Amino acid sequence: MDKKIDRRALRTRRALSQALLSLIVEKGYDAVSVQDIIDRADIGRSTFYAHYTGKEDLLRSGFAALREELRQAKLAHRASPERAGEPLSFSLAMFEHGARYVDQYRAAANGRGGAIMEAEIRRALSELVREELRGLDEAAVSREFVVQFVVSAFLTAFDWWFARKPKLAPAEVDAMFRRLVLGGIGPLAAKPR
Amino acid sequence: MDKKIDRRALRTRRALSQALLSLIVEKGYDAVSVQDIIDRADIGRSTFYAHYTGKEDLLRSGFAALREELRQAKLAHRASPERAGEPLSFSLAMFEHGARYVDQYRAAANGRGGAIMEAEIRRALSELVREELRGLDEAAVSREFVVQFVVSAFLTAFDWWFARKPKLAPAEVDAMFRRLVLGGIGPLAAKPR
DNA sequence: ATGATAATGAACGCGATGTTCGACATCTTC
DNA sequence: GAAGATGTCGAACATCGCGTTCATTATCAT
Repeated sequence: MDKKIDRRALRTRRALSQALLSLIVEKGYDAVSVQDIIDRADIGRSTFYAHYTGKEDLLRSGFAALREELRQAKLAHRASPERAGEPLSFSLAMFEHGARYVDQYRAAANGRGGAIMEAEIRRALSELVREELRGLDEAAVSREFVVQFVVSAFLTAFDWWFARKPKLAPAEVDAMFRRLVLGGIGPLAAKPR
Repeated sequence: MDKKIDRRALRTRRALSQALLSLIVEKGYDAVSVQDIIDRADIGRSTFYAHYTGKEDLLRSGFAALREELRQAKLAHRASPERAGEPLSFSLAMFEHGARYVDQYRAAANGRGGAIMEAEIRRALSELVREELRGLDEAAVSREFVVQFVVSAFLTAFDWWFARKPKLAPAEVDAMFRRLVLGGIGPLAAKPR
């Protein structure tokens, strides 16, 4: 019975989230002021601060949705028959997901602005990967290190994709990503002669 | 004969750079205001803006030094007999370098603040790695992708090291880093039964 | 010594932040 | 449907950091 969330409050929060998101896509996170947000959302200034401590807080709150979506995308993919026991089963789904939300991710990737966004996305991905890598041999390399390694590689692939080869199909980027993460650089460099 | 740099101007720039650096270590980049900088450097406000467009500009200018130091560390290591043709010859030297400048790197790694710093460090490392990977088989995976992959992995190792296992010796972190980057995850995950 | 260049510091305009408060709207509950 | 709680409004305010201006003074190069 904790559903005591006032409809008005919901309206307000939704409007603010939405306003921020669209503004980020337009101008990038840093360039967005609180004033911009409340103007677009048509919400009073004091109301804004009654809900959030600032734009960073508002931004963060929005990522709950992303995390949920990721989790579902992963489950949906899990259910599919192929790639049953394969490691990193999430990756292709993630690249496809990314292809659909190019704009948002672009804005997030734009280094300058979104340190927070990057951190938040990283967090969401880390959860996924950590779960995925549960049955890992801990002896050689710390598990958390491996998790971060995978997430970084994924984000790198993502950035590179959008910045350099946006024409590539998700499956192609995914193939490169998997090749590097699973097999490392060794096989590539072993071409000295 | 272009050595027309006035001593006064040099003094000023040096004082500002130094002030910023020490302040970053103390409070983190974001928390540092222009006022803080000029107070510590004991430099007039207008003078500051006569030299730099803002604190970001000042910060950037400081990275020329870092890039030089990296380049030299790499050359010095190149000269050493062991590891002649080994790939990623720079990594151990870099980790050792990092161990010496813990404070600065800590401040840089602190996600929130230093998007710029991270970008700048990334740039410096990318140059190194790109050079290192010159003779790479381009067919399978785009070279620039590989470069970014390696740099990300390195930075990840760095962050993880400081945040989680600061007691580890540089050589140990380096071993983990090399293992993952060269061999990938495959070998680790291949322990299902 | 002198003309050029750099540094000073106080003052100002600007834009963004976060808070406060009284009036009004909308929900919940009995 | 009346009452009290909760949410919203909007204007006003204090505060902060930024970047610029300008007349004055110090230091440089020659």
